[in-house]
Amino acid sequence: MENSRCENCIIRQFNSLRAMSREELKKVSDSKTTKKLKKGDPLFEEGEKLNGVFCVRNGVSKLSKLSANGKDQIVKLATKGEVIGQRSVIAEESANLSAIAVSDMEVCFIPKESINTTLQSNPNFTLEVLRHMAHDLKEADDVIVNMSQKTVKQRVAEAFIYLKNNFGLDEDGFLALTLSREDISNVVGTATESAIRIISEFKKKGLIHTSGKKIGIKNEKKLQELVNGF
Amino acid sequence: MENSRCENCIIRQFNSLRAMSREELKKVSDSKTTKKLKKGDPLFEEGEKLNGVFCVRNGVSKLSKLSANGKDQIVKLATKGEVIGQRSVIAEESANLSAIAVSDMEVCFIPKESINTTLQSNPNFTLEVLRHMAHDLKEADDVIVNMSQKTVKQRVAEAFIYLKNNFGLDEDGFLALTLSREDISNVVGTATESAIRIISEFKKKGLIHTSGKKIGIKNEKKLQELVNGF
DNA sequence: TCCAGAAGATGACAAATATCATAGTCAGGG
DNA sequence: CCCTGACTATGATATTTGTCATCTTCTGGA
Repeated sequence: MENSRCENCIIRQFNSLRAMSREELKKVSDSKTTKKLKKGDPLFEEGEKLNGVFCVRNGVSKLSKLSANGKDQIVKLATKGEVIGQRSVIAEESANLSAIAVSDMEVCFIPKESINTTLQSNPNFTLEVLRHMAHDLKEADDVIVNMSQKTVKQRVAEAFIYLKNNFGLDEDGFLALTLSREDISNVVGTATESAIRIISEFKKKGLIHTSGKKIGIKNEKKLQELVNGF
Repeated sequence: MENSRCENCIIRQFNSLRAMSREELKKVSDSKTTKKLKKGDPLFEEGEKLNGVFCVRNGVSKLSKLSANGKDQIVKLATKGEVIGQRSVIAEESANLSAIAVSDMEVCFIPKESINTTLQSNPNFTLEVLRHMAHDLKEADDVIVNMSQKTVKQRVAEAFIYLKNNFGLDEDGFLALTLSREDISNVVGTATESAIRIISEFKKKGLIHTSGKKIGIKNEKKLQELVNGF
């Protein structure tokens, strides 16, 4: 399968692996394993020690953390081209988040040895990973501010816009990534009933429309105004 | 002033600068400038382009972001030994946070050139910075979960424990870092009045005691139980 | 030392959000 | 094809949190 060689993998263009040399890439390719996951399957669970990272070829995974009250908080949705588990491997800590597939996925598992040796010898690669993490950190800061300063309604509206911008639309114009109402509430950080109620309200106001679990944005402008506080 | 040479600075032991070589450190030392700030002085403001990073020798700075509704959200408190502004310099973006002194401070300003050249040539340094950022990212994830899943009361209680663990106590047993009620509410992500009310409640329940702005923890165990949800 | 403005405190009330209950709807396996 | 369990939806209600108003208490200069 020539297509399964990292050297030829297009996904690589989107993540830090592009800073690897030809030889480094060859090593990674030789040591990696490919894995298929079904919706709902875990890549790893919170607290688990990771022996490597996952490079997403297809599908989407939610990264979430269980809170004391038994609810999951989704911290990030990772999709094609993203590398999952970097943070834990780099910090040499067990995973602080669980990763679960929210759609069928295809991922490559890269053993940490390949990563670590490259980190120690290729400053370009390390710098590239660092830049990615700097970006993630900024996003995390933004999420903190949103969580504490925006209303649930604003956060739901923002989530829909985020889903559109990051995962796009399907052929019928619905958000391509379909999340359960519970997952939506876990992204937004609210009770499932509250999220459902707000979805109903948005429907009534003509901001969105739905078909089963699928959600379509009808009036993005108004949705965005809502996010900004009218 | 031999004491102002980075090579001899003890602070360095606590941050990524320890991974620099003797020569790199010399360059940093030659290009750095020392700055004294009074409580309330800004190191930089959100949106500003940073020409370097700040290494904290003394005092504490709050890193905060202004939200749409006009409230600041404090994302992090940085103290002795921490480096501020790394993220922006590395990502080559303008600052996403404002940094303001919450106590009198002494900081060293290190121009970004010294940082960038070392990042490109010394993998150990880059890796060290990366590890720090991985740690910050984990902390940010935890904050997100706390913000969305814990009550204001729990977050206030947690803030006091955090302040004790990270900044210690003064000679009288009060929290060594004294924040205004407004700053406390901005850390916790709530209205100032709500924070004040909860402080009053904690006082009545004998969990804490106060003297002016100073806060002393009386019953850490109960405070911790409260954080964990009884 | 005194005064003005800021910060702290508290009540009354409004708004946002969670919780509990219940019913309808959907999707997949026998 | 139908049944069952999970998901969605909505009402009623309780709880939490924010807002506005008012008062008090500090605190740092003139």
